[in-house]
Amino acid sequence: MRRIIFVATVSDSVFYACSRRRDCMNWTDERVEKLKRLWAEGLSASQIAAQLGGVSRNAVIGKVHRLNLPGRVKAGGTATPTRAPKRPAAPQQRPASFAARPASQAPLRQPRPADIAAMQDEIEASASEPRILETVGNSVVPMARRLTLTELTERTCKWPVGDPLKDDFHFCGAEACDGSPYCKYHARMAYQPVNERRRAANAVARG
DNA sequence: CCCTGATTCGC
DNA sequence: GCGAATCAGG
Repeated sequence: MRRIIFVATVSDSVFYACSRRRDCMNWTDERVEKLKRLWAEGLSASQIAAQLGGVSRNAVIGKVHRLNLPGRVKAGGTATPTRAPKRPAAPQQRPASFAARPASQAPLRQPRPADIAAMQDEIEASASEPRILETVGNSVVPMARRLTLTELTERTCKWPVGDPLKDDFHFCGAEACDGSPYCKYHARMAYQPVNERRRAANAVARG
């Protein structure tokens, strides 16, 4: 007669630890899809965590890595910070083995709520002509004509809006500035570094 | 200090 | 698999 030997695996311990917690949040397919969509749209991990609810930004980042989603890459030297491929010295409880971070492509990160508020204030304060603002995803954008690629001309704003993989993807299509592929609003977004917008927003917040 | 993403490792 | 802790960097 053979005895069945119980082997406690990592999965068993995880299941036990998870099932005994009442507030245990699991990554359902729906939440994973939402995570993928928001990450692709360029939202930060903390923003995604806030939208999903019940998870921290670390949880979001961890999930992103486990899903092997593309990381963020700096664009124009103003977007996502990058990390040195090697850590100079190991901290107290860390081994000195750090693999180089794989470089990968990623969409531009969208501005955070504070940035959006600051930009909206700027627009409302400086706009000499009436302009209708609308919210698309996490961005506040001017009234767009929602043109498709083939509808763009020399005089239309070519700022992309939405997820290129989704049906609702379109271009702003507003009247472009002279010599710019973008309208007055998106030209600012395209050429003003995110950090400067953030600094301006913080200065306003502090009074 | 605020924020960001990246990584490790105990669970 | 999960995510807190901890890192580097803007």
